[in-house]
Amino acid sequence: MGSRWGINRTVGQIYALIFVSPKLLNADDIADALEFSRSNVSIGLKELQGWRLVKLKHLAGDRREYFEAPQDVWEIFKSLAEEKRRREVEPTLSMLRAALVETPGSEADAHAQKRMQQMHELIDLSSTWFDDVQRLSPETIARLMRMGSSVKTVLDMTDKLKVVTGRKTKSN
Amino acid sequence: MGSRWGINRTVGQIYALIFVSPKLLNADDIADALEFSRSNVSIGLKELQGWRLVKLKHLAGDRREYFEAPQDVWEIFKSLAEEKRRREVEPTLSMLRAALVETPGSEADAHAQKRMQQMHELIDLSSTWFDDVQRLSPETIARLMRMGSSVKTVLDMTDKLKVVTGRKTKSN
DNA sequence: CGCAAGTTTCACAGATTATTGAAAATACAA
DNA sequence: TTGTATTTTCAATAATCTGTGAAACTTGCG
Repeated sequence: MGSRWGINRTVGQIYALIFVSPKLLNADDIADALEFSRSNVSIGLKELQGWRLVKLKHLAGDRREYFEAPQDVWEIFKSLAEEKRRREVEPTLSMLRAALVETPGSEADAHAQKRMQQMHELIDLSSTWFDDVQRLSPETIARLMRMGSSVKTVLDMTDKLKVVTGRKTKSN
Repeated sequence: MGSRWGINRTVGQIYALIFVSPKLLNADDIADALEFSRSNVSIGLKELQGWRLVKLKHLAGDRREYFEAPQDVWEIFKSLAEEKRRREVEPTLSMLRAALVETPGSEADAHAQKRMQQMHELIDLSSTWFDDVQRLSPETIARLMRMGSSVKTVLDMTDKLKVVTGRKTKSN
């Protein structure tokens, strides 16, 4: 599963193990359980820390490092999304922006810029939106999601209210 | 950029070219422009068709196959998301479900199931939600996105209305 | 300080994946 | 049908990515 999230198979297995394990694990536990070399586990754990998917804990009277996954799955989802944004989305946006400030040398260039502009808008809007939504409480998000496409009804309703009270909507 | 979307570099380059190109392209144009072998281009185009990211067109009086990208970037985003769901998300959910019907053989197994259950819920909710939202018009989606975290205010507002009118909310 | 438990780095071997050219298949027009 | 333009397949090769063990490094303790 993880292989499509920029995380390789080994790292995915390590994470899965930590995720389902009822207790804290140290690197040797993991190497043992999955029959990976100790160094492989070390690299994998480093990477998971880079993605902020595991938390490092120290146990009293034990020098080894123990790992656990956040208890809240939303937390996990957010970390993943945030890191993905930082590592992939932002660089993509920067590249697009760089291409957009160039002076087009031809009709074809101008067209390419128009297309890249559209793509930039879409990605930028999505990522800003995600950022915003992330700040809502898990309950609000869950509620929003369970509403599904009926949000539209709510939006329409509020529009009518705004018309009645004479307020102008920010979004149109 | 595409390398993290389950699409390899070559395929990404081919797509980018088609995406920015002002005119329809045939396989030879692409092989020429990117200096890939003709067969490599053929494989790449096949894959892009599999993702429904390119449209095949025939030009009158020309036997060759021409390709173009959908004009609407939302369209592109949707195809990508839909295919990703079909190929990766659904199989993941099935595996999780399969693991959840097993009878746990130990405390640890029971705990693992609890964790997998949480993960299943999250993924299932997200993907159902995405499905729903996808059916909204691009304008509604864009509007929703531009609202960002202020949707919460709208939700709260409608809650109040429902309390006043005595209706029960589906979401709580 | 020196030792030992623990962690990380790194060059290499092995595995996987991508790319190619040539040959085969397909589609169409005469 | 045959001939030709085009696309696809396939087996070999090239490039890339992964995993390992040994050695180097760090850290905390006596």
